[in-house]
Amino acid sequence: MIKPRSRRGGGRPTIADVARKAGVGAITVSRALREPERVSEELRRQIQAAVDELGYVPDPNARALASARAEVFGVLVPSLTNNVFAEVVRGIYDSLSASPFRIQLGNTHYSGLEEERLLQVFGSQRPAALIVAGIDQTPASRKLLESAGCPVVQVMETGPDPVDMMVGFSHFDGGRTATEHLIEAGYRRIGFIGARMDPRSQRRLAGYRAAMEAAGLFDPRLVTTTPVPSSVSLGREMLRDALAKVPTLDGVFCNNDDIALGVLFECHRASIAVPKTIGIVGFNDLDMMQVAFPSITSIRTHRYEIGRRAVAMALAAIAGNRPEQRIVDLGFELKRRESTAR
Amino acid sequence: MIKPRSRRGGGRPTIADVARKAGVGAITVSRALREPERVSEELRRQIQAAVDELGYVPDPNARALASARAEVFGVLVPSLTNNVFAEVVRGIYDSLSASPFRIQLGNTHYSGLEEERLLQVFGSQRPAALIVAGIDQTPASRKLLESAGCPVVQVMETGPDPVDMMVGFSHFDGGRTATEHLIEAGYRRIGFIGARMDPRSQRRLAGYRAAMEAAGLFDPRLVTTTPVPSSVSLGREMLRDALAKVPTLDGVFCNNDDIALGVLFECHRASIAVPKTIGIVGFNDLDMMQVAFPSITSIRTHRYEIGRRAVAMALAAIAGNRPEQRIVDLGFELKRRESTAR
DNA sequence: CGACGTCATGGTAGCGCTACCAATTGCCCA
DNA sequence: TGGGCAATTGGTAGCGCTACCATGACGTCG
Repeated sequence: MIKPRSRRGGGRPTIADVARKAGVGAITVSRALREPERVSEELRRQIQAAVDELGYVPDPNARALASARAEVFGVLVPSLTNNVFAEVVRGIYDSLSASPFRIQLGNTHYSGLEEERLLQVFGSQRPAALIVAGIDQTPASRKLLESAGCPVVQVMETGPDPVDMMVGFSHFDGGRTATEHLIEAGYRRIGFIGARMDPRSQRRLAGYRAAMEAAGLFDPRLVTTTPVPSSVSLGREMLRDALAKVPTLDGVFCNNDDIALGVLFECHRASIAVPKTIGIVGFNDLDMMQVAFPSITSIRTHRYEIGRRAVAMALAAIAGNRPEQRIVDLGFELKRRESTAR
Repeated sequence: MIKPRSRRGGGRPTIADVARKAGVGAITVSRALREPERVSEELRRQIQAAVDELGYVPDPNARALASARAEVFGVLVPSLTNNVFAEVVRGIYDSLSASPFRIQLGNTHYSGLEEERLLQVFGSQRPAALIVAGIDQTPASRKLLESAGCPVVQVMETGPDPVDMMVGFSHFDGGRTATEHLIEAGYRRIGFIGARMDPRSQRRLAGYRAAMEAAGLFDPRLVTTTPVPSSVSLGREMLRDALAKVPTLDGVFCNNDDIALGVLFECHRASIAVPKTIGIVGFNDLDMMQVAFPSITSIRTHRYEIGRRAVAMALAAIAGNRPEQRIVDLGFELKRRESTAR
């Protein structure tokens, strides 16, 4: 009666224990758990009873090793605290909570090198799918993604040449739409204020520039950027900088809503009338934008939906029916509010 | 020359390939990778060369199965988008990025049942450590934590009777301090406004109540709460509700900074002077609090540091030297600002 | 100088599970 | 009535790695 099993395993029940108790083969237990329809109802019940009684939980590591495939979604985002990515991640979590898939979340800190490192780590687990933010992977990262042997979804942006699938929208169009709105509202000396100029912000800036040039209004001195991470306090400082350069500034398109909020507060503080003297447009449309006083015009992006859609596409691909539309553009929406209503 | 290995493995190099190429035993490769000091320098070099040439990456699943221990930290938080938890998680990620440990992040949605389910899932992986938010686990969850067989750190709060270790601060004291500050500043009809009344919010409310009662100012009508998730727009609505109940309200202690910001905006909109007519105190001290106009008094909490400290303690326990101080109180700080300076 | 550690290395036997290939049964159709 | 086929179940052989024990080759010390 010496149980040799006691050596390493923490004594937790294994599939063999369940099989013994249910009076069936181990493989049948395995099947009953993964493909119940292939096991007769009678055995299924016996096995379930044994599972419940023993409190058996399959070991995901053994499972992954034996099947050469882990039930894990690898997710790579550049920031965990930026509300935008937090929402995408939330969408991913919510879509996956009812599935057997676990989530492996990586934070690249906006670094291509860190992204490569994490892709290496994640890849070594043979994940079921990979979801990565952005479309500007380094060549090495791209190669890792292509050879991952699983569905890959690039999120947040759309663009040509996906590794596999894409869900997002055009940041260029977003920037252009925001700027055109300011122009139409009658603003002329419209500045761009942007922090942490990642590739998406660069494209928003390009959209801004296109709109300004089309209207014959572009002036490089209107553009104020910094590589520093974005924050509300930074928005305040940057408006000051922008006004120091161009005192006649009468509008700003902000990189994101944190910056926009900082700009609004600085306007209050400096008694600059919004929208009369300066018009403000943000980006992403956080909840607080419509509550602010005055409420702030912003480009609403569908972040949560991006996360959900990415999972749906990956799941479909795993199930064998890859979506026909490999690039999904979820668009955005201009929310006109008081901050540009002059 | 038939490689039987081609059957399931994706053809990736294994430890046996490395061993063959380096002309040593597989176990020596394993050791060279995990405990380099136990292998002679010469072999170490040969092995490293073989690893580099083959592009060998250890399979974490096989490793976990063989050693009955996964290099994974399980982390459970109630929300991914709430900045407070995002910061804690960021601290955890930053502290672990240089280590071999991966992170398994779970979102409980403030649900005890979901926490149990996730604990079950996480436990089945035999994680190296578990970090969970809060101290109010269900009895079932507590049992799971106690039998996890790894270090456990409860974060965000301190309290008696830790499962294993704790890092946080007293929300009761925070609530009391905030309220006492308002009282000292001369406010009398001080309301409490709180959304999503999770256990931590309940304790802040208890602190508020203690302070108000001690000053002989407590009145149940001053308390406005809702189970709805917190948001800036909710803060606005709740101030309206509170004023409808108690028109003479002259101060509010808000559950958190989002609510406080909503309250501030509503004051602007309704032309209520802050801090003159109403004083406002928030909780957590988000970056925007000091930028707001007027700037908002808040209780600064050390969220990022909580994450870092939790990891440090878990890592120490894993290494065999459990910290003597099993309960670490990181405290908080009252940041006095314009919103209460009357 | 022989017994006894210590160090470096290797072999063996699993960890818990599933892919792959039987084996058995019952049923349908020619 | 026999062959074929689907449905159900099981055995065997790993997946890639490490725990455990064994083996030599050296010193070291009484």
